[in-house]
Amino acid sequence: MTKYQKIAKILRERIQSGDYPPQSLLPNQTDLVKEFGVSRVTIKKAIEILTMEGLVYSQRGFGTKVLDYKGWTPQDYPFLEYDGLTKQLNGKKIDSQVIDFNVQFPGSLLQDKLQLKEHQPVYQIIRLRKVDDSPYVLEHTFMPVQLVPNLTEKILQSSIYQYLHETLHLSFAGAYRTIRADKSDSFDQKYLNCEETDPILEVEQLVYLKNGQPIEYSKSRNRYDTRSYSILDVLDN
Amino acid sequence: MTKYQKIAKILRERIQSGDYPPQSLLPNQTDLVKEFGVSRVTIKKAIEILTMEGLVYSQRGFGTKVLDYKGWTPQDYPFLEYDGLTKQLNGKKIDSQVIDFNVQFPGSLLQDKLQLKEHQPVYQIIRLRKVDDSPYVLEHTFMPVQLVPNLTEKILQSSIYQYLHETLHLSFAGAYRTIRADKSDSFDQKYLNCEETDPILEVEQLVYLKNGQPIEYSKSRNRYDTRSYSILDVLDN
DNA sequence: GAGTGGTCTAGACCACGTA
DNA sequence: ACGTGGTCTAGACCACTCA
Repeated sequence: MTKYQKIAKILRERIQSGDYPPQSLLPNQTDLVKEFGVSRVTIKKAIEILTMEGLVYSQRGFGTKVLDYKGWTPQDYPFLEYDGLTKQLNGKKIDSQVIDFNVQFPGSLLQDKLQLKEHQPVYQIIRLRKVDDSPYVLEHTFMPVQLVPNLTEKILQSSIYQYLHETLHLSFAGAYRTIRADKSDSFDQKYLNCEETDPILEVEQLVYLKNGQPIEYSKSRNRYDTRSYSILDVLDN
Repeated sequence: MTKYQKIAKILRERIQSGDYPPQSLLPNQTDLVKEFGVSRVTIKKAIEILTMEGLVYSQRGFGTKVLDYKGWTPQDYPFLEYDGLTKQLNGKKIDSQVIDFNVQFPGSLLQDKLQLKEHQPVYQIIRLRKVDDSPYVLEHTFMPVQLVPNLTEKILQSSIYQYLHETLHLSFAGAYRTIRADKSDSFDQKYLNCEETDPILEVEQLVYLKNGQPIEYSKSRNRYDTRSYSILDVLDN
């Protein structure tokens, strides 16, 4: 852990404990330099982290104010959603029912999204994921076979992401997502146990590895009343 | 415009023009230092911007790779969505039909969200916004009266955000959003011209000013087939 | 004018990936 | 072993807000 991360952690704790109450100003950066015995750049970087988290806002010539976003930020940040369901809902029981699992050659859409040639096969995976035994999300996933060798149905029943991280030592750089509402189709109704008139929240995502290769293209469908999607949007100027 | 912004702009143009093609490596930071005659910290900050935009990915010991996110990034970034509709869809004709506009005292939910006391009034604004004469989004907005004096129906018919920026010189720090799917109600059906069975995409948002005060709490409802929401999620580590 | 945060420098050392 | 990007320093100057 770097110095600025440690300092950010300390400042975050002071904010959360009410040591630096909402709407108050943080000590100025030169004072923090003295307190922590580091250079000002390091302090600034720590404060930058808190800014990105939406905890403070800095203004030149004025100071750094503690914001009061009560009720919005969950305990952690939703940024890591592609760590997979398993990490998100810990404490709850998660099952995955594999509905379809096969290998195929990519059509033009998948060639484009996953940056593959037509002769490079992809896995197609359809899973129903259950939380505490009730159906939660229907996932339709494509992954390049060359990047994820030896994928088995057994792995699909637990956590793909755990396999990618712990066995293949792959790490993610980020993801693009598109969120939309849709009507439920018969597939949704069958597996998600919903009515014809129930809307669906669909999240389409393309996940990238650190080396820039796309590793997953997927669409996840949730019943409208089981999930929403939260975002913190910080403007930097 | 700062040095690192200028450099980021130049590098971005080189990437977009194909001068630095996808999957290639950027020149290393010391070479860029020589080319631009600045310190390495400045180069690094420029590259950081491109990283946040999803254009490149840097890896210690390896280099900075140009990513290939074709088809996902719109010409600009969706980050500025709270600049309002007017800016988003330029070139198209935008009307706003004011359905309701009044002032009221805030209930406990609004007191909480907008950080107000019960005696500090809020505007309630319900608008139907039309793009090229067809109904687009139904907006239900609350704003503190004290922060937005002299709001008139005439302003509501054009752009609230323009008024906030250009007349009141307020600027935004960021926003929290929650996105969900919902069933349409009779209100949606009447104004958005949709069927009973059509789902709705709802975006709930709380917009903050630079000084940390919440300026707007709103819910926007779109017909499911007229809008989706895209996000770029960059993991930093 | 006093005090704040934002930018920038020149140089150092470190952690990591690749070969 | 080498080259890469990541971190950090000490100090400087600038732009802004507020009284």
